[in-house]
Amino acid sequence: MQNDRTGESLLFLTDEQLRQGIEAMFFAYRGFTADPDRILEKYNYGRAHHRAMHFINRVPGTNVNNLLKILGVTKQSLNRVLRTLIQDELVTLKIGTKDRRERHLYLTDKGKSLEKQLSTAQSHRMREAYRRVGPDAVTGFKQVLEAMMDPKLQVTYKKLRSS
Amino acid sequence: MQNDRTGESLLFLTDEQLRQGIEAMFFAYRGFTADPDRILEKYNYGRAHHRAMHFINRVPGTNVNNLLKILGVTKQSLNRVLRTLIQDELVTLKIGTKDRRERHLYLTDKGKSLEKQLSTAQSHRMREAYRRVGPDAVTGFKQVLEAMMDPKLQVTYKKLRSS
DNA sequence: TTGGAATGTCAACAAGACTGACGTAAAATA
DNA sequence: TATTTTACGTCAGTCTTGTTGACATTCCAA
Repeated sequence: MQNDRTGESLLFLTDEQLRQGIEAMFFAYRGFTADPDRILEKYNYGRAHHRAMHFINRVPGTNVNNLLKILGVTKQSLNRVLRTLIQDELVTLKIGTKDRRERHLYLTDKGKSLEKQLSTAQSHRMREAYRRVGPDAVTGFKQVLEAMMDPKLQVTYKKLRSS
Repeated sequence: MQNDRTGESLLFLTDEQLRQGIEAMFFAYRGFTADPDRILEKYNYGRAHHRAMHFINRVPGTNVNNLLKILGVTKQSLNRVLRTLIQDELVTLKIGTKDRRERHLYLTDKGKSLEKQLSTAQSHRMREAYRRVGPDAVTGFKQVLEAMMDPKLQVTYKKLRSS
């Protein structure tokens, strides 16, 4: 019987450890969204708007299909959000030159400004957390998160990293 | 000008690093909820039911107010969920003996069984992630998450740990 | 005995997700 | 050239989960 495969304790794999991880994810995600949520409320937007803006900013000129894959929602759901963002002049569409069926999405200056506000707020909390725990903990944090992703999303995540 | 406070690089605090952390949280949370969601769908329950069952299981006999604090929703919202769980005989109420206004919540055997199913599915993914990255990464993972929580939730989280 | 706390419940509403169906334009292909 | 597929938009309807506000009940404690 081998309880200790490589000489290291496997105590970190107990049910209690796993339950703690689950609860940590739950409570931390609340903190993670709290600051942007407060800003979004002032403008009558929601998390869905934030997510769309984040990734349009991250991948300027993305088409709708690609954004759908990243966000993991239906086109009807995304369309509702995009419609308001375009109406409010935070996002612009450009029809593709190569394939004119495609709509390429960009943030306007106004959109960039709000996105900056949101990401600053969200980053601030994460920066503080990072600073408190140090670089090694941050490395571990990202490794676990990456390992928890669905394989397809892991690919998406890595593509974003290297772009 | 001091870019290197304690001799360690502060490269882990760049905007790019923070953005990666934000996206990792977003994608990982999808994976985190994916497995339970699939099970819940079969029973026509949602994430709200899962969360309630998780913490009732975790703190058997909790009263409604305490559960509200943990979950961070309104009593009306929680009540809707509790009503269906009680109707379906997954949860039982016991009126407090000391303070008879209070309702103490417990999972029934049926409730425990479903909760077990859900937590097993969710733990399985986390266990795999933990196993792949090793104990040091797991420590870092939890440290960052804990540092990202709102102070009050951090207290709640710690209380659950030590109970 | 009265005030306030804990709880439940009704109603109305909104965000944000979903499915299904349909339409249009453009590209790809047979 | 004709047909099919792709990309996108939109209308309609539904569901879950959250919200506020109002009101009733029970009952502890001052």
